[in-house]
Amino acid sequence: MSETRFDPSQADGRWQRAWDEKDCFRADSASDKPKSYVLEMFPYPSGRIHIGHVRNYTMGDVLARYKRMRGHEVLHPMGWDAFGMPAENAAMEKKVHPGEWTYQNIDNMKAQLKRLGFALDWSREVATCDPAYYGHEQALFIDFYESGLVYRKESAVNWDPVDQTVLANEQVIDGRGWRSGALVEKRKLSQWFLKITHFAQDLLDGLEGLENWPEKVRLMQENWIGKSSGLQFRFALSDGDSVEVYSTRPDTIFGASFVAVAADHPIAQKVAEGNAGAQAFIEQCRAGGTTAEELETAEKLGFDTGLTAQHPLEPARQLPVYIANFVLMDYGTGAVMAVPGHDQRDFEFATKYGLPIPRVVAPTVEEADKPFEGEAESGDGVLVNSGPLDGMSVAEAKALVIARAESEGWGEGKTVWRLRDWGVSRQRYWGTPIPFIHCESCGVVPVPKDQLPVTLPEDVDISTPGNPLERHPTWKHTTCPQCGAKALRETDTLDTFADSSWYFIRFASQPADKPFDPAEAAAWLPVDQYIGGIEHAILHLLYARFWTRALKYIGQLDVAEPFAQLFTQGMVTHETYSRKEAKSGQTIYYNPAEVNRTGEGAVLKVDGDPVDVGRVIKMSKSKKNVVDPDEIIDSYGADAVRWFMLSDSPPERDLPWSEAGIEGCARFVQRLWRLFGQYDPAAEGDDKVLARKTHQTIAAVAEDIEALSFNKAVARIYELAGAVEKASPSASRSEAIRAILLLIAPMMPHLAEEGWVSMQESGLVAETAWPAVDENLLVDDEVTIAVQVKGKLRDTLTVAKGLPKDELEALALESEKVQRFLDGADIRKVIVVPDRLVNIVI
RNA sequence: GCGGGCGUGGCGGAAUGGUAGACGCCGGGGACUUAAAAUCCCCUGAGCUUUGCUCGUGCGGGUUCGAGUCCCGCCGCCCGCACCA
Repeated sequence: MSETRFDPSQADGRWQRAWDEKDCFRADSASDKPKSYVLEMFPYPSGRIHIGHVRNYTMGDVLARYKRMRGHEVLHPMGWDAFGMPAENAAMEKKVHPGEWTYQNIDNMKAQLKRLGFALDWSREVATCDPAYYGHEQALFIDFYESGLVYRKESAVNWDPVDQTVLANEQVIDGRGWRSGALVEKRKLSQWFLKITHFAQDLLDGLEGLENWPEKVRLMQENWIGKSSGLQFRFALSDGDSVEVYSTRPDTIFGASFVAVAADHPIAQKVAEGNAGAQAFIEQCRAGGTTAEELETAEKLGFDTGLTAQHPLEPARQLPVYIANFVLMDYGTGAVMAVPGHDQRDFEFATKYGLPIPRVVAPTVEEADKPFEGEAESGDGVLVNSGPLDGMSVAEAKALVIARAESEGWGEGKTVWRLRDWGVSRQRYWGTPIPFIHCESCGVVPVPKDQLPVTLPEDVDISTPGNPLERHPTWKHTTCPQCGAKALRETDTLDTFADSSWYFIRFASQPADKPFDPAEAAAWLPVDQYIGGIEHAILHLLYARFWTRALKYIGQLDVAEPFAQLFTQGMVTHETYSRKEAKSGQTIYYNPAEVNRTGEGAVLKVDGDPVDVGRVIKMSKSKKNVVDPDEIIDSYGADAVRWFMLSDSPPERDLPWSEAGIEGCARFVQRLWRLFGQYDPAAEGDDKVLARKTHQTIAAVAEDIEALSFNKAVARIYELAGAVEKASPSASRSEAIRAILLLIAPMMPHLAEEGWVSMQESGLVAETAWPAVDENLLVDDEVTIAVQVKGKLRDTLTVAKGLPKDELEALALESEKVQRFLDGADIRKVIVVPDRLVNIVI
């Protein structure tokens, strides 16, 4: 019996070293065991891990360790998404080289991760900024190019004139650069693109098979891909020209009352040439805000071009042509046929400009002239006021109009996608150089594979805006691999999403001379369980799905989908503590460490005066409601922190951090330690009830872990621990204690190892099997059944399991409590559910 | 606006249509101690006329012997997308 306390400050490190020395977590690709690939989204090396990482990686670690105990060969790797803007920003601010800054951060974060005792195969660690990684990415990019999946195109980009750089859409806030605050311009630049649209249909179809992805994520991807089908057709214009429009509702063609084109449409441009009014209107459209609220409240505005369009099915009808602010140039053809009766935007526009709003779809034929009730009706119905289409369903009419347009040659059925090709050019330094050379005579030429990697220059000037590669004195000057003439390197680097689109493949197989070995990679892939934040629901996951398809397309990897199972975990949240400054009116936030919680409220430690306790929100630096992983590990040890991450909240929901909660976890660590001290291998005697509970718990915890329902597994372990503490010594009790140790091993591995030693067991728990379940002990031989009168609980009975219905009924009727409620009334019916309940209806 | 999700004690949350509130946290009471910490035990949804009864899972209806769970209609919160023709 040990009276000492479990001391994580010395035990944690000792076991981490023991695992390292035995190389416990190295994955063997050649193993015969069933393979499990457990992966958490790799972090950006910002410098410090945050509590969200701890939660994410703890979940993955529990699964990885559990799978190992179940006899699987587990691949559980870690690496660094190490390219990107923050390194350049840091370089500008702190005058350090982005590479130096990044590798320093990696060192820090790796040390932090090690302290948590994760069962990671560090031998496969990759950093995407390592030429040994991005060189292979360059090779793949060239392969894609040669297979027609990469192309260059003039494209409008968000250009920040102050920072002299291209900004991603999400870096443009209210039309201004997020960093410089300068008004962002649209510029035409020659950009590199990956042809993701080539796989649009396949990416959409593939979602069907991803049953183990959250429905939410699949829907978001489906919406992002945005397939629609309709009719593309032409209107002849009064100036002899024509305008091409796209509609998903060609059935409503007889309800068209005008044609609208985008401000950037060539027709609008042409009209504006000799027309100051049109010119002004177009300017106004461009200046329009881009924020959600502005778009929502934006009034539909138009400019009448004076042109008219001839209706293709009623040549006598001429429709006015407007430039309209609600038509987007980059969707469909940038021009629409407007059907106000059955499209809300057209309805608003027509109402404003007094245009006709004909009804061409009605609930029934009889309601052909039913008035609209203040809004368009976009639902299903039957065609009316539409000549040859009258009486048809929407679907029939659609098909007929498309068929007629095609046979008469004025239009054709067309599928339109919202998904665009992936623009990967970035005018940045800290990214993968795009491995191409521009030669005056040969054009764009890929760098020969034997000259890869194209590495970044070390001596680089980050201090001023613009692309450092572009202005580097020598780097871009080279010779053409084809003709040997002087030529220039491409100075764009790849979007960092490219780096994260295949890292999981490199983890699975990392030969030096090529990106991966197809057979070895395919042996591990797809990732069995991928865990990460919902914020990557669309882009990262879509790009990785694309990259996998592209590799299959060029014959390099025979894997259909990269991630078989996806789990998106919730955030770690915390209360905020603040005070409003009387003088300035500013709100000052305080870190949890500066505050003492006092039951109802909270006070500041330094002055003892109260602070306002705000709502529980995502941890953020600006609200100071952050906790530092290192500090809490120092205070409570890795296992208590890990246990907290798994307790209470379902993993997909937010987890509120609390001081009281982590203290409870630390207490439980010690409670288990005392329990392990009571293990007595020589104890004798059966405790049937406890043995049942033990085996039921083993089975249930296994199920919970496999379903990632860690909070339920935790609750069950608490329950079993409570039962063991109450039980008298017996062989069953010792068995239960040993089982608890193995059940918590994936969650609190250091405590488990330490307990294992105290039990005088040999070897490492990390290399021990999950406890076996005795199936015979899973079912109880007694059950407690509810006895209800008219559906209300009146008594419970403990009876032998499987007692026949009539006996149960008889027992229930004998109950004194039941008799009291029956009070001599007639029994109308008795419902008996064996092993569950008896309900007496009077 | 469209799409999705969620509403259960003071808090985080359990609950194949079958005993609502498991488990944890907070709180209260007690034991041990000179005292404290640690530990252990008990209580802890609300109300009441307290051997027990009534009410109770956002609100209002419904289906059912029986509803947190299923159906219909509301209300509130959260997330995603958005003039996508």
